[in-house]
Amino acid sequence: MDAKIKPVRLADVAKAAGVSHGTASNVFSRPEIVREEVRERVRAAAGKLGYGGPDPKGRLLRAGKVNAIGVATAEPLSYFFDDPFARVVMSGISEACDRTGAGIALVSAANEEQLAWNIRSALVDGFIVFCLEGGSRLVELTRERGLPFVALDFGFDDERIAAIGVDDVAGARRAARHLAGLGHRRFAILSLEFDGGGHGPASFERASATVYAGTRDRIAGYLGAITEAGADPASVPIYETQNDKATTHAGLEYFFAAETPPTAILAMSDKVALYALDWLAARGIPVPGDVSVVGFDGVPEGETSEPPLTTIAQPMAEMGRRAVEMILGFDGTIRRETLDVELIVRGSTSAPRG
Amino acid sequence: MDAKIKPVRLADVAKAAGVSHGTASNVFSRPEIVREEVRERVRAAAGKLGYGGPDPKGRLLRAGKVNAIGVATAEPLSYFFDDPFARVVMSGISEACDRTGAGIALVSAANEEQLAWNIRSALVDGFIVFCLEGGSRLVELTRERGLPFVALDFGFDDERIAAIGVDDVAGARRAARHLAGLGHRRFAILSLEFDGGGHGPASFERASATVYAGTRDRIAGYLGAITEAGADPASVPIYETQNDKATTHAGLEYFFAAETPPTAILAMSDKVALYALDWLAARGIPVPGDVSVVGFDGVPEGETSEPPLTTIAQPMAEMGRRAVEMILGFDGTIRRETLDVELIVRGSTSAPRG
DNA sequence: AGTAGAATTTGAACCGATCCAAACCAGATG
DNA sequence: CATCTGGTTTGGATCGGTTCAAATTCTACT
Repeated sequence: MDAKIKPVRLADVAKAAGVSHGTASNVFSRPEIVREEVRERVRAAAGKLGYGGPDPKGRLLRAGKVNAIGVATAEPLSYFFDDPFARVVMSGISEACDRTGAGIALVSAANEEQLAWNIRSALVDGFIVFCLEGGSRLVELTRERGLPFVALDFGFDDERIAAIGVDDVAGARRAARHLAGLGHRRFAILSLEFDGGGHGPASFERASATVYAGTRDRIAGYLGAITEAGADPASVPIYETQNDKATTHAGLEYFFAAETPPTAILAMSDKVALYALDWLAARGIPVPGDVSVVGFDGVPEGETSEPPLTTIAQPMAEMGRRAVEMILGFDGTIRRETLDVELIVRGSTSAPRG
Repeated sequence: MDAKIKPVRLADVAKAAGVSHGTASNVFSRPEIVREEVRERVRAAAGKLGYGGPDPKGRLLRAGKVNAIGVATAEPLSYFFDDPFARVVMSGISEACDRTGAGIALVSAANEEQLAWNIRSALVDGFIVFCLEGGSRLVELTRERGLPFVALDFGFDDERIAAIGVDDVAGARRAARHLAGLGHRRFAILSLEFDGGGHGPASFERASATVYAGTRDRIAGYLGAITEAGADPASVPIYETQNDKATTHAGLEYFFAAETPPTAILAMSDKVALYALDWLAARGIPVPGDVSVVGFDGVPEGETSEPPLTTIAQPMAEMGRRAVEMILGFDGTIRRETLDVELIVRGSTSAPRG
């Protein structure tokens, strides 16, 4: 009963049963074409040798298809289970995979080198890439692999990259218009990263020169609507966060240290918006009484926050579903799908005081 | 630029570069042993042909190791992202995988047949099996595969199956003792499934004859402590739920239709406990004023529920981590690890009124 | 120049299956 | 008895790489 090496191959079973490996193979993959007597003999031999069926490693090479799609990110693997946005998208991906019988392979790594190796050696038929922030390297690696792949969220303008996302400009504009419509004129923007790694207050010029397309477009949308409303876009404070608690709180410290703090906060993700809500609550600043907050994404946590978060909802699950369909039904043409966002008004926004 | 067939193999590159495939292979896997001039030549040829590096499908066969661990469940794939218990365990698994550079392959399927196929053809080095309810078939399939595997949660008594779980008897006992210690004497149990597919009120005898080891042990623990406290275990109403909202609510309807409804509810999962909290709130029954509720698992949602949930916390992330270590460090011996649970007292329990 | 020793390169074997054309075999038909 | 037919079985080719012993080419030194 000790741990032995036990390389039982199909060929061993065939020999033991006294048939050719071709026949042995058929017993497992197309049993109906093998004469019953022989079939049983082979099965018996397999049983005796402890053969657990054809090793997929072998089949794979011949079949070509792995029947699994890879989902890649530059974040740690736990991102898929911890991040609310990722989770909802993954739900959509799961659903589509379940429907088609495909498996999901999660690909990530602690460091850049490992990531490269993992992407290169992942056994998948295609990739869905979460290229939220700083995904350029990731997209590069994935494309090198030569398999069909789709980027979620338009991190890039590159038309040669298939992608599924939303119209960030329109979404952001809708958020800002909602606030402007309520009467707000003093805005502040909690931005996502401009180009990777940075954080801190940003000038109007710096913000306008953002590299990441998603961030850039949202800023453009916000400022566009603000201009429409007659406010001066150049006077809107912008703070670059890293989509985490620390930098979000730092951003709020920055905003509220000003003489005339904002009455309306435009957060580029619900995560940031929720951290903002925490900070405001801790400071005793009433929301939406003194300050209105609107997020971006539409994660479930926004429904139950205190107050519930007004936000621009992306069809996250739908994005996941479409991505899978795009990979599985890849026909050689790269497409970029833009889905609609929706303004969901909840309790975190109202007319400004006075 | 149209979609062409493009099977560029290493051999093609080798030929184009005028070297043997052995050398071509080395250029990619051990570049340092190839003379620079040759290396560049091969790389150039690869570039020209659009070769994206060695196909892992080929390497795999020789290498043997896939460098990924499979996580299997009989639920739909979205279970991994939606279920709070699963998510925390997956976080632990992710962490351990990140540390060792392994990938994660999620395996599941809509129907039994697909599941069997998927388990049999998953490209993994080992399996972690979520065999919560009705996992016997799943465990059977997995074992047939002949790879190392670990069951999470002792769904079975079978000593030949490696498993990681908690002492359900002790955990349940601790929950019931906590309530008894507060003075409760009228208990009710919201149970998980007894043997698969069933739900509804259950007699003492039926409940004691539960097939699923986890459920059985928790019932034993609850009733043991209840007996200790001097209450009659045979008079404790037990309702078998399917760990979902509908059956949980049905169970509560059942309990509260009785002349003397319980003052203490023992829920076998936090999920059920949280559904119970919802139901009680909707009925205007104060918790913990009129009724105390204690859950089992320790999911994050229990911290923020209204009221926060008293529960028996399992070290979920730790279970995930250990499972990965067990697979990766498999030495041929099967082990069953029992981890400690912890009673976390929060706001959903207090002394009974009067 | 001659040669041992190091550095490279080659080519065949192998990994574990599936696939398929050809061979085989038994019974039916002419 | 030869031929045809349909169901089975066989064995070689193939999938796309890695590996390693042997062959070849370089280097350095006497």
